[in-house]
Amino acid sequence: MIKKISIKDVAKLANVSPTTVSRVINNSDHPVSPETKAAVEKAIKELNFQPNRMAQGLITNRSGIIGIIIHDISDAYFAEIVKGVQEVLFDYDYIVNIYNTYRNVDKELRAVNMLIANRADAVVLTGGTLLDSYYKEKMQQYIEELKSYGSIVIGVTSHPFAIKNIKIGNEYIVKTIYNYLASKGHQKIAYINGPELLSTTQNRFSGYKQALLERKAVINKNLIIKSDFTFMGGRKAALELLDHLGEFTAVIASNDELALGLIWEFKNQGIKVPEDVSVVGIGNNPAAKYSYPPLTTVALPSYQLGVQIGEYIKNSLYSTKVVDDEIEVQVSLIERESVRDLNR
Amino acid sequence: MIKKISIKDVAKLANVSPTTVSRVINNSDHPVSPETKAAVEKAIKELNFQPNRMAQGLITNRSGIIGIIIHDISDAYFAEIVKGVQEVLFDYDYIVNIYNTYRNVDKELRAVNMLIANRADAVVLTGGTLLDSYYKEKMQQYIEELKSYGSIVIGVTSHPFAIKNIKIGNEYIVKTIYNYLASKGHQKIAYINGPELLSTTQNRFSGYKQALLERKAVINKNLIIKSDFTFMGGRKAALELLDHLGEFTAVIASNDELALGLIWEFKNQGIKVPEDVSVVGIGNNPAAKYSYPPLTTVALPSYQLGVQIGEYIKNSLYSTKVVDDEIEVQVSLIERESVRDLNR
DNA sequence: GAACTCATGGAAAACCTTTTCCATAAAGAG
DNA sequence: CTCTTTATGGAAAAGGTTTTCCATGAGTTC
Repeated sequence: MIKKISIKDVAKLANVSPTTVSRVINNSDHPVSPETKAAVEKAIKELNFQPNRMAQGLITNRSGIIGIIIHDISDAYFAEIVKGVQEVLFDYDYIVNIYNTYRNVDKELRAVNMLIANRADAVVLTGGTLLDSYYKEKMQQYIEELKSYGSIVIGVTSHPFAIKNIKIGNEYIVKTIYNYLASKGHQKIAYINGPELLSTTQNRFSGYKQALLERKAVINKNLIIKSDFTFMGGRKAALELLDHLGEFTAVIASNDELALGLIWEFKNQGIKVPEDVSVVGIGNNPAAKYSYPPLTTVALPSYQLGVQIGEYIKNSLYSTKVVDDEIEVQVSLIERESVRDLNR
Repeated sequence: MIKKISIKDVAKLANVSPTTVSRVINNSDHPVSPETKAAVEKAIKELNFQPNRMAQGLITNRSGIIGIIIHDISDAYFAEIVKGVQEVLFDYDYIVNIYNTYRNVDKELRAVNMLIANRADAVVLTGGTLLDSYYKEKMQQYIEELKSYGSIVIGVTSHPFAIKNIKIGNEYIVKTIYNYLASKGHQKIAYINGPELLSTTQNRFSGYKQALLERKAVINKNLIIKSDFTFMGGRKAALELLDHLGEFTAVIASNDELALGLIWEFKNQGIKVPEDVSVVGIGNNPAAKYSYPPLTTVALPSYQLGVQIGEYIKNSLYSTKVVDDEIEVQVSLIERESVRDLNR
């Protein structure tokens, strides 16, 4: 019932050996006469033969599988990375498979484990490290495992274990925003933090603190809200901020969902953005431009990042040339209408 | 340099045969004494052994790979489907890999081809058929191929070739919207169409026409705008509609991006939503609730759909029980604030 | 105590490729 | 004319599993 056409069938039909068939499939260096080649190709077409990747992989030690671990594919940031990676690698016959882990330690670990079993050629870890200590240790071990099988491992935002690390300057982003707001005359700036156990959160927050330090501003603890990167989190944060209305003129949300929630709830409470309070997010979420007012935010060039990761993988796996270990990624502030210029 | 631990190494360490190791790995029916089992497990742990999936697949005829072909992972509708599928199948050690084809014929075909080479256990075709005739013929052939290798093929919105078809009642959705608007007193309703070569587009539009027919309304060609499922497309459509302002009180956009663009541009032109014109979308895009006003739309239960697809695949592949061939998916209208009630 | 059955384990073939090594014949070199 | 290359092709091993079939010994049954 199940069709099984193998290289042998092709060989038989073309009246050659499997070896020869393999040679034409792989465009081998070993010479094959034009006639035999044509015969083989004809047979392949006739039988609709597709070499079995598993058998190939078994012997070449290449699975053709690229794993990419993300928190949530619904998040445009991750979706764009995946697209970039996939776009590039598609042309080289790699299949990219994704794991939504929702920042869950067990899922993350299990995903890597599956990737080991599948002998993935490369795995990309996005979304920042989870700072759980059990996770860290275990992940460390798995990644060693992965590497020892010959996989290349890439960490997107400073995964400490990865072979290659791509840094999006999270501190830099927040400092940029802070300075931008300062240039618009804002002195007192609130900050909405992300989920605690995430390196991204820590790095962004550290950028906020650095900015305060550089401008010799005083820290007002009332203006630092713990939250969780969600729209609802943003709404709650807005409510918390309500008690301290006079104490700030602007707020930096550590991602766009948060910022969108903030704007929503402020509007809901009769507080006007940007007239009463300015809001800036991070991420350039697609929804950011549909909001009212359109959200000023920082674009993480995630698609481009994905493409670069893809290129890096391709080069490492496909060619022998030494690949540049630096990936530069440009971050840009997108001015829309959620910030008021206090200088005017 | 590259680590290669095989079942043989485990066997040697545990002082048993590879056969026995295989038996404990796979929890075989063939009895293994508790002591040997323990010994094997100890050896596995000690060597950090992970059975090679490719070797396994070669012999079991199962790759453990699920392919899912989508137009664009950045589109929340697809992202949610993928999540659902992945969520379910993750627990059964399947890896799901995605292909963004951007509705491109060649990419779509190439993707299926790669899935054949990888001997995918199942492939899911989302996003509606492309109505290109070359595509149709070629795809037909590929799918036959796929099936003949034992893959199961699932089409989400009436892919004519798939083994199983899951229909989201696209006609029904639009009729529901139409009737909803009618119940709010709207008589003249414009319609923004999607990209032409897509079955989804055709089905939704057919729903619009049916609704008109049922209500014995006259078709006003000025109110039917060709567009393309994008935000910019929605903006352009709004502009086109500007010339016929008196002729309609509401507009149905065939997806949310379109609706969001519509609202944006109407606002831009000083036309108030919903005071001057009501807008309804389809899809419940995450951005829909951040818009101003929040968009009334129809939720396609895409995550749930994904879960069901996942379940179906799991059941077909994993168990022997016959699986129900009907998948019911519930569609619901989400009332927000973009529709005005003319009865009051 | 003979004949079965059952629990446990191993040997070897099979899955489908690629790769290494060898074979043959024709062509070129001297 | 012999020796060496070169072009072309095949045989067989290897890769890491699972599976089929067989072997052994102990326990049961009469």
